Amino acid sequence: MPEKVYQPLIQNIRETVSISEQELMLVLASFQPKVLSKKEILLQKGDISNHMRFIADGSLRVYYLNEKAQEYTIQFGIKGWWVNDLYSYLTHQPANYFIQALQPSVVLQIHRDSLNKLFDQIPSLERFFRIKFEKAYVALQERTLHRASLSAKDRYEQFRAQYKDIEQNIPQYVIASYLGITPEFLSVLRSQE
Amino acid sequence: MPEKVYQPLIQNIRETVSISEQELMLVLASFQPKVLSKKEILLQKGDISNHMRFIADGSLRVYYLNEKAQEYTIQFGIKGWWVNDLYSYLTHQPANYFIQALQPSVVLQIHRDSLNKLFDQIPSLERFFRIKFEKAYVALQERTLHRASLSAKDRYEQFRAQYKDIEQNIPQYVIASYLGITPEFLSVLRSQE
DNA sequence: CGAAAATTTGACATGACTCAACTGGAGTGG
DNA sequence: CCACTCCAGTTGAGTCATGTCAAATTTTCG
Repeated sequence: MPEKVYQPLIQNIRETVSISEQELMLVLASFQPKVLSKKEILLQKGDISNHMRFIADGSLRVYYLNEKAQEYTIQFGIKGWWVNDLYSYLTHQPANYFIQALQPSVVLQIHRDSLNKLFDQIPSLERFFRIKFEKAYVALQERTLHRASLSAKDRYEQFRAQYKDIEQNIPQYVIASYLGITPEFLSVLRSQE
Repeated sequence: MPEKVYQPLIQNIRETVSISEQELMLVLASFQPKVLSKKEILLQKGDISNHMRFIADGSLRVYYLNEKAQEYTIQFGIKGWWVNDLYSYLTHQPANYFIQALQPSVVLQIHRDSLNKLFDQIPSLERFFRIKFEKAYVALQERTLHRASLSAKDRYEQFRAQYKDIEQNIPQYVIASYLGITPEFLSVLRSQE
């Protein structure tokens, strides 16, 4: 019987593909839990991302940091989501992004080599990731369109509706960096309610 | 021996996964070519997208049209790329996007039902799409970041470098809708060289 | 409690938009 | 092959959303 921390991952897999108990156990055995404290950095720019990562509890963000020390938050992740610097993971190149815990969190990690071996043994798992990436692509595309077509105020309202569970754990300057505005301007927007 | 129009697809698959000759033939047999004239609409908002589509020749664009008749071009596709309204394809819901040929083009289409059957028979094909979507996600994420972090002028220059082959086939108002600026402002940028 | 970090506030600057008028070129029908 | 139309592109004036910078205030946390 797997530990409680694996339950969200089991659910995540089972709601997407059908997989035997035996195969599932094999998969879970390759994931290691990692506990993160608030603000802890899971992956830094320059690191090579060697793991796929699933959020078993808590929340994280992925951000880019440019030469002028400006942050661009490109993704929030909450319990049940996957996070990674996928470019680094796929190409073995140094990461361009940081991944940071927004609150105390637990991620389940699987090494690239283990996952690729499992893909050969368990077609359902490969299907699982194929479907996950299809959906992730659709979600990102929609987010990109919203970003382009909505005003900063509308984007903020949409953000609040979507992330009401974790909003209070996220500093405003991080929200601003996700919305693509300055912290000062977010402050102005908030005062206009 | 498959017809010439299938060559780009064969190459696209073979450079990503290893697949037997026999399996490949089975896959190709499910794709139907469709010839498009310039400006022809391949998929309209409201249609249900029932096919995966590969560009065997020419170029297309995917765009969103809002109530105020403003266009947002979210993707250009050239020979060797895949285009779709993936949301509609995956969910059987009406499309939100239009797909239009920028010049005379040929696409190879496979019906969702055929593709899903092939996934059961040919694990390499499922792997192919898993890898394609991983890469598509990375590319879209990078594009989204560029969009957020670069000025309109820099985005335009980047666009020109990336799409120099098809730039002359794309009206300026379409380029503007891809860059996220008005046609008037693009005109100003161009006069500043 | 104190220092550092986050947020707010305000004055001013600017990149990009809107609207309207004008220009030019590509297609179309006679 | 001309004349006409129409759509794409340009130009300019005025405006607005959002940015920049700096100072004041509040919150967080060691």
